[in-house]
Amino acid sequence: MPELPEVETIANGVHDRIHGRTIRSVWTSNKPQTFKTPPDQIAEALTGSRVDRVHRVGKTIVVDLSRRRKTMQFLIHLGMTGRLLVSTPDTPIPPHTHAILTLSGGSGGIKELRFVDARRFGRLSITETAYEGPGSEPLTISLEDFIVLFHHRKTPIKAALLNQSLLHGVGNIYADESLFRAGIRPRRQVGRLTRAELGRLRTALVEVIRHAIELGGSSVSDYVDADGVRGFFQLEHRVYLRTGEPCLVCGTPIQRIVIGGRGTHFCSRCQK
DNA sequence: CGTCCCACCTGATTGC
DNA sequence: TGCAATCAGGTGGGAC
Repeated sequence: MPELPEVETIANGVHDRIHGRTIRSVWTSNKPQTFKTPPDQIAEALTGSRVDRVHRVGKTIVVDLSRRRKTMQFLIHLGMTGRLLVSTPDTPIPPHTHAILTLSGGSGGIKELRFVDARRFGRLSITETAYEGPGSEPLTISLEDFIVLFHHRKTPIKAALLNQSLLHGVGNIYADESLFRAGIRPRRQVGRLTRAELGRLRTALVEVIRHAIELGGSSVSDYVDADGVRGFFQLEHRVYLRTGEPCLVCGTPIQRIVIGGRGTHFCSRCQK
């Protein structure tokens, strides 16, 4: 999936294109797995609602809606391959499209917000209470809270970074990239990391995420932002998907191992 | 409860 | 060329 930087890029792009518009009609596919809230309830909640704001919480895109003084949120989790496209109605509908919202009210005529998801790991839902997400935001958590979060855990640090109930928004790319930049091996037990190492990790994580947001995220395969334009952070990857290639710092071949079922890339010389 | 592992899907790429 | 194996940015649930 798009991780935090990609989701932020997409949410901002969609906000710019559709905020202030009103949803006139909704079409959904009949694939039940996609809909955490049943599709007819989603359609009922969206139809006639105005889009006040599109933002993100963790890896979830949150669409703030209002209708007759009542507020709701439309939650979009992109899974691994989910895409959110703003199109004109005459644009051909891509395969694996699962929801189409028809929007009126802005300049440039009728627009459609389309949710497309080949692997169907994405999820759509409606909530009436403000969505907060399961964990802490990596960009704003304090150093002390960051240290407390990982206190006394036994899992490898890589697995802990991917655990969304601790930090939300970090995925496989930015876990590997931040561990490389902090010089920490992905298998290290979290509880055994020093305060200094956790401090380096937090700094590296914030830097790598901020830098990725500036570049519009990473687009390795099928992530595309709301404009259909790709991000450029993949050019900055130092270990992710570079198995066997020389480390950009020391030349040692990058290794790939599996932690928690996820491919994990690191430099055995630069990371201790 | 914490941790591990697999299932959920399709598509691109690699290797025989 | 064809076909099978492997890999992919994520999560949730069951087993232990």
